[in-house]
Amino acid sequence: MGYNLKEIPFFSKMSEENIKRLSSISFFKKYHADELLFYEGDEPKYLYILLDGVLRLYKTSPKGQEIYIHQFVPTSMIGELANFENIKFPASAKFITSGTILKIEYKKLEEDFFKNPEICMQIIRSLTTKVKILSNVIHQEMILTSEAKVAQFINEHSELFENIRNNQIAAILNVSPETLSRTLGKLKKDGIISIDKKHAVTIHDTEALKILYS
Amino acid sequence: MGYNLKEIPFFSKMSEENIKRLSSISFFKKYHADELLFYEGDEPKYLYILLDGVLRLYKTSPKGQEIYIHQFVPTSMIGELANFENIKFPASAKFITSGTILKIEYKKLEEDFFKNPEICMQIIRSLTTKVKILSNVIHQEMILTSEAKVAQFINEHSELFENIRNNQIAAILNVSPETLSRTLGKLKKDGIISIDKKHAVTIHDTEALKILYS
DNA sequence: CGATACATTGAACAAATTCAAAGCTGGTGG
DNA sequence: CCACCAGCTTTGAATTTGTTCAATGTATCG
Repeated sequence: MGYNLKEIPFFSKMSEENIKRLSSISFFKKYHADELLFYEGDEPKYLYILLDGVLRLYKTSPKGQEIYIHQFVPTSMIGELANFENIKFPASAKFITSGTILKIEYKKLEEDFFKNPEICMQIIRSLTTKVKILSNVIHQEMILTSEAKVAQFINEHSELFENIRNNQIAAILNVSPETLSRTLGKLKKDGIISIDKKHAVTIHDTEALKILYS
Repeated sequence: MGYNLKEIPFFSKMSEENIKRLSSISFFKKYHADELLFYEGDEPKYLYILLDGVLRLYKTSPKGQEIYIHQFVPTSMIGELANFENIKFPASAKFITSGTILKIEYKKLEEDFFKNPEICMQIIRSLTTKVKILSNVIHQEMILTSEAKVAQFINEHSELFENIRNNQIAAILNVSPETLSRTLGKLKKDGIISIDKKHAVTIHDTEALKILYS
């Protein structure tokens, strides 16, 4: 498969013996773009380590629209909460690109490894990251207006405009393409940004953008 | 003060020696109702253990309104994220009732106790709880409509109506009192619930309520 | 009992989505 | 190479969901 447990940052400090045990309760699996890793409401069975690819976490509204939560990049631990608490997954996850996952049988991991302080620290780190992610989602969705979200996104990820369409940016920001279009229009009209033929953004007034979201 | 570190569930299994060390880097403090424990944007210094009272976590919108996140009851660990990541508090916390907090100097805790598996497990448990809380907040605020929020609240906390005013329930649900009033009115009209003189709710049709939020 | 806070109701307002139509664009096959 | 067309983007209008405002009615607690 080309992957080795020793090379995974989470387990790099692990003893040979533990690596062997870990390899006996886990396996690698490849996924292609658009493939689902798990669906909101699924029962958890594996702890996932994302080794390659981009994985999008999202919820589905009653009307069927995807609500973007986060995109994970390697190396990330995924699914601790649902496994830990033995609750159904509160969100869905699908691959945006092709990718690779290490699937670890959670029950056995729990039996064998939870006394291992190194593993505990990794789990703490991963949980901390999640709390931060969710805390940010709450801030963005409950505190910021659409304009504020767009302004923040431009300041923090302006380079992405060259690579992805407004379409996808709107999905990431959880606003409609129309709202994004109108907001970008307004920012251009106000001389705060401009967008060239290649869809690259130039920021003329970083401070003005910052004011919009702080 | 009437409090003893040994009696705090988080530390009940700790050795005498560690308890002594812990007591040297921590102290108890009483708070009265409405007092702030920390404010959004504050730099963290202490890890907090809520021993008594009800503590409300909330964010403040640009327009100055409080957005309810959660209410903690004893015994809860509070502030791990901000301390761990050394970031400013992403929300504010104030006491709803009077209460007591154990304040632990975080830096020293980190030095001394992070190798202690028992402490690690407590931190993991606390972080897991937080992820669940935030995950629920996201579900409630981004997925559910006002009606759905009210329906869920009634099914899960109908007993609270006898004790607190619609006013406060609206604040907990992050809806305006007017919206709550109108929604309750609708549910009464539809014969799903009724509310008596004592402000106690009777549910006539649990299933109808459930459908509204699932 | 009376003042003050809380609840209810209707109307106006706000923010963003949805719908619809028209204008662009950029990747593909000829 | 370029013409085409499906999929974006843009724009305006209508709609939706809930808040805010205002007025009136009703509890509640010294």
